[in-house]
Amino acid sequence: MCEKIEKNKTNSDCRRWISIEIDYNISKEVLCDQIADRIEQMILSDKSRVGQKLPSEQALATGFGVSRPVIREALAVLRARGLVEVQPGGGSHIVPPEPEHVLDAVNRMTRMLHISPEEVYEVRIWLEAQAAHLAASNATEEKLDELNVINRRMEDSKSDVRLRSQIDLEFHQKLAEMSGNRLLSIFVQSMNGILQYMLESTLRLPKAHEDGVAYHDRIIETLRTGDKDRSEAIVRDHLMMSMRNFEFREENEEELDNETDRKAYFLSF
Amino acid sequence: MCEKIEKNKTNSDCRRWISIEIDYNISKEVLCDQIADRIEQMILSDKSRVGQKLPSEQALATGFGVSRPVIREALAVLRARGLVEVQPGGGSHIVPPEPEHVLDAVNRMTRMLHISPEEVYEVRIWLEAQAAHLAASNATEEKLDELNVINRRMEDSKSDVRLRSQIDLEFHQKLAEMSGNRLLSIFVQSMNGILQYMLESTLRLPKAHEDGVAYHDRIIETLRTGDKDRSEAIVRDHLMMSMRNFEFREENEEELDNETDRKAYFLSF
DNA sequence: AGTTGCAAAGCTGTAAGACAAGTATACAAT
DNA sequence: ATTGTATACTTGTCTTACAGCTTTGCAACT
Repeated sequence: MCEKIEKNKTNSDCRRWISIEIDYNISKEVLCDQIADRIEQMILSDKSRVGQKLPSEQALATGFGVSRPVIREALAVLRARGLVEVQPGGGSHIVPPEPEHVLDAVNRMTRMLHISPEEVYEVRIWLEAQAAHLAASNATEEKLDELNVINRRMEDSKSDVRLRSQIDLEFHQKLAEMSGNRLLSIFVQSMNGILQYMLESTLRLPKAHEDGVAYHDRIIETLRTGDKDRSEAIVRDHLMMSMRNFEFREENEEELDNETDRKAYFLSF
Repeated sequence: MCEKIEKNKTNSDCRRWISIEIDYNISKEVLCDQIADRIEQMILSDKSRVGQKLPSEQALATGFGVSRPVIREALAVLRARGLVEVQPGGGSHIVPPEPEHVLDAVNRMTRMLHISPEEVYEVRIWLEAQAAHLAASNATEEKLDELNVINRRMEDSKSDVRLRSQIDLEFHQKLAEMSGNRLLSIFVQSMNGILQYMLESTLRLPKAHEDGVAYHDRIIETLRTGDKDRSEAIVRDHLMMSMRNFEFREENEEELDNETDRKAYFLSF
């Protein structure tokens, strides 16, 4: 049984009469992951631009010296990472980065760890408060007008609940972008997306809507003064109040995936 | 040329004499993505637990009514999403969520968008300030002792620069965990990971080390008092000073990927 | 000349078969 | 009860094949 040695570990006790340290790290990963990593490095190292076309699967296969299925798996990985897009018959192209992929990764994490909406809201509040703090510095009249336009649209959309909350998100997203920090903006977008998913069926109270519009106006007003701390504080207040308007339910996704289960009944795991 | 219609878009101008809205969304995705999504839903819907084994590729293929390569691509996608792990000859298993996958997604985003270390640092500062604010509330003596132990280890590691900054990260990570917010903790971890990558070759000044240890002591002390605002403020100060100790270089990854390029010279894209 | 139409080539999506290497399991021998 | 082995199973990879889609190029036509 000494033949079977745990890879990436030193075989200390077994076969001590021959003390050869063998480096088993050669090609530890499967081929498709190695190739995916190589292509990713190439894409991320700024040597290849968005929109550029990759060689065909056959060309990649012969180039890397592997079979086409391996290349296809590598492309599937790269697609999952949001780096390339494959169109049937047309080839693979490098695509611009989509914040949605960060959202997806965080969303998976929150669902696997059973992170509560409160926890997500907590992070959101701080992120948007920071965004407001930064936005107070570089808020132009033009940007403030855009915020105002969004809020007026929200004011007018009393009837459609779905549209209303969508415009609400739009307002907060615009505010995040005004921070000038793209990473922060992506995080805010992710938090909002996850919360939207979590609180899908939990609707706001009607009164919360009017409060929201009023709060937004006060936010715009405060941003216009350029007072960072007050801008931060008022956004924090707004979101904390908004959070309280949700009645968080614990039994979240009980009956959501029934259809999926029925389709895949054969999966006995 | 009106035959070519952008999918998922309204073909308004072209062919206006026939105004038919066709839903091209029928089976828009390729099979492997559909299957990957179905399995992911099953994993995320809390019906299957970590460690559980998936059916063999052959069983999945016959179950879904597709060929084995399709299943393999679906598994490659799920592996890329960090949901399953495949061991040769052993089958596929559901794995616990790793924060590293969020880090990877954010890292890709920052590199594609050329987000600067300053921007990342800006977000980090706020996130850790929030963590300190929250940690001040639920800081137990035990946790504070753990922080102290880490800081003493950092104090003793003056010689090894790499070890020192690693312990530094450990301190901040522990602090983030003390916030009680797992999502926040993951974000802090991601920010630190990305910065570690970005500032890999940029070493701190020697004086920064002593300042760091002293600051950490003050952080522990302030947390012990339970004063949220002061804890938040001091962490913010600490990190802002820490940020200034880095001399951000713009020509980041110029000569890093030369080897990769040479290996893949045949890629003419 | 410019445009239209068509055919061929190229590419991706999917299927099926095959084999090597590794793992798990059952069974036999000690 | 433990150990060793043989068998079945599973994954990694390769090969071949074909259907459907896209691009390209050429030819015919206005």
